[in-house]
Amino acid sequence: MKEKSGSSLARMLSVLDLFTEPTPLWTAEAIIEALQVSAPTGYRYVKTLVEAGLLQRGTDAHYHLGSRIIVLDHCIRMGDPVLQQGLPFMAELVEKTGFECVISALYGAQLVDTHREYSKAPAALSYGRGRPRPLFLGAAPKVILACMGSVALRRLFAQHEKEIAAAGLPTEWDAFRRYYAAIRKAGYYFSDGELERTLAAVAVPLQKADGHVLGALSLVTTVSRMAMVDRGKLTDVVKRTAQDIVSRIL
Amino acid sequence: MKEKSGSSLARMLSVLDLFTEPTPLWTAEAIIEALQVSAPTGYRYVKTLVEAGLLQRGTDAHYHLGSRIIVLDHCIRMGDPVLQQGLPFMAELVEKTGFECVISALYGAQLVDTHREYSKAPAALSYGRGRPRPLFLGAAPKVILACMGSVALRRLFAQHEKEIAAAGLPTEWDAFRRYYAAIRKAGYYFSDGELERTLAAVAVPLQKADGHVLGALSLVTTVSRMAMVDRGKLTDVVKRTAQDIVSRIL
DNA sequence: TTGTTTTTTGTCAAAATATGAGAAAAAAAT
DNA sequence: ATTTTTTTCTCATATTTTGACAAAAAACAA
Repeated sequence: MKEKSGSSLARMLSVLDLFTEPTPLWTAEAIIEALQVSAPTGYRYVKTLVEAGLLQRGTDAHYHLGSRIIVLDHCIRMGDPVLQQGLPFMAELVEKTGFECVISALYGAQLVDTHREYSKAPAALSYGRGRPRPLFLGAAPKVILACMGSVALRRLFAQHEKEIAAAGLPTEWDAFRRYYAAIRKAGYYFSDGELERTLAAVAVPLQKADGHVLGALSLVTTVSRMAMVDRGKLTDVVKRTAQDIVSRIL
Repeated sequence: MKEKSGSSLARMLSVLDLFTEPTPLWTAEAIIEALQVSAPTGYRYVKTLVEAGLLQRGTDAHYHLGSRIIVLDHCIRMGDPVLQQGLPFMAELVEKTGFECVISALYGAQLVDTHREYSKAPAALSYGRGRPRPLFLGAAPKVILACMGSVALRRLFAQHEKEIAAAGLPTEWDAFRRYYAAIRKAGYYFSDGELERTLAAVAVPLQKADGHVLGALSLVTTVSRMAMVDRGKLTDVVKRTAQDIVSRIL
């Protein structure tokens, strides 16, 4: 974290990198120390970010992420057609199945859940909206990657060698490709304790007619509850819901 | 929107101002036009913001807000002790009352709902997490302002003359102060169709022992449903829940 | 209150780098 | 394949950022 950014702009934005879940509070002094800039510069950065609403001064000279981010997140939610159309369907799925329903999407090279609809008996998912998820573990990323073009997939393959190996996926491109091709053909993926040992999920892609994949729709529950259900029927319901959602988009 | 920011940093961040709910999609060209900068500069701003994850390139050369914002929002939610402690209590309140439960907080001079716990029969609230709310209308902001120190309140009074008048509040400082003092003394505020004609709410402050106000806890429902309940009992329940929540903080 | 320390903001010259014009490259579109 | 558009590159110039130092403001102590 000590690279000279070269660009002032990027250096200032790198202040935001400091604010993470384990360390959400930073003093001006600590920021200055972390960025290795002089005091006036550090204070200028902070001031600029505060003026933009991205940072905010809390009690006792500690800064934290600002309300602007909440507002921007709201803007994302309101502008995302998948969420706009999908929300009621998700609630319906939860109602019908008693499981939790999740929509996930690939943002850049990052997979995040964009909404979770909880059931009455939540399966205590530790991942939630906004928490970055592994790219190669779990049902949602698998169906999404499976529907990507092979150029894009190849790029991911090249950039994430280690994670792929760690996830136990094929480390040869050809086998890797075929692994995902099979998922694509099936049109769904069923994971059993893959991302978290106690949880199981079925995911299907949210795919437009032109093949472009918008995200994934998943139902999640505990491994034991999942063991009771008719997977074929469950998959059908999820698939049909995904159809309903995408058909309303655009 | 054409002020010369003076600072490159601020000017670059002003790109984010463009991305609002009605206009969530911007082309590079439009950004360049809006900021009145040269093409290379515009592309540089966008590139920097994309690299920071704040912006993202969508289909057909349109940019939109990036996933980083979702992640940062997640960070805020996880770091907010009010939410961390309050969520289960909110669910319980919804369960008990059938109404919707909201936690709101003042961020800078902006009031936003930080969480909404929906009931089975949602009252169709148009405000939601992240949507900025009026400062002088509605139950939540009123109890929050009522608990602020008089210096801070006076500053708000000076800065929002028009809104205050528009909301029908006293335009004299002394009367204004007394209006909020009364709310503070009552320890709750009941609003009936104040923010939205069909909705009613009761809000209580989330106030720490030292008097510092962390936000507001509200129950919201339709005016007609609210007409049926015993306000005294309802207020007691909300007050007690607020106590429970703040007592767990720090 | 007053004095003392710490935090934050000015001032300013030197240095860095952001900027725009124009060209070139890469993508899209035809 | 060719045209058009979008995006990046190069580079000289000038604007800004930067840090040392100083001054002011705020927090803290007595």
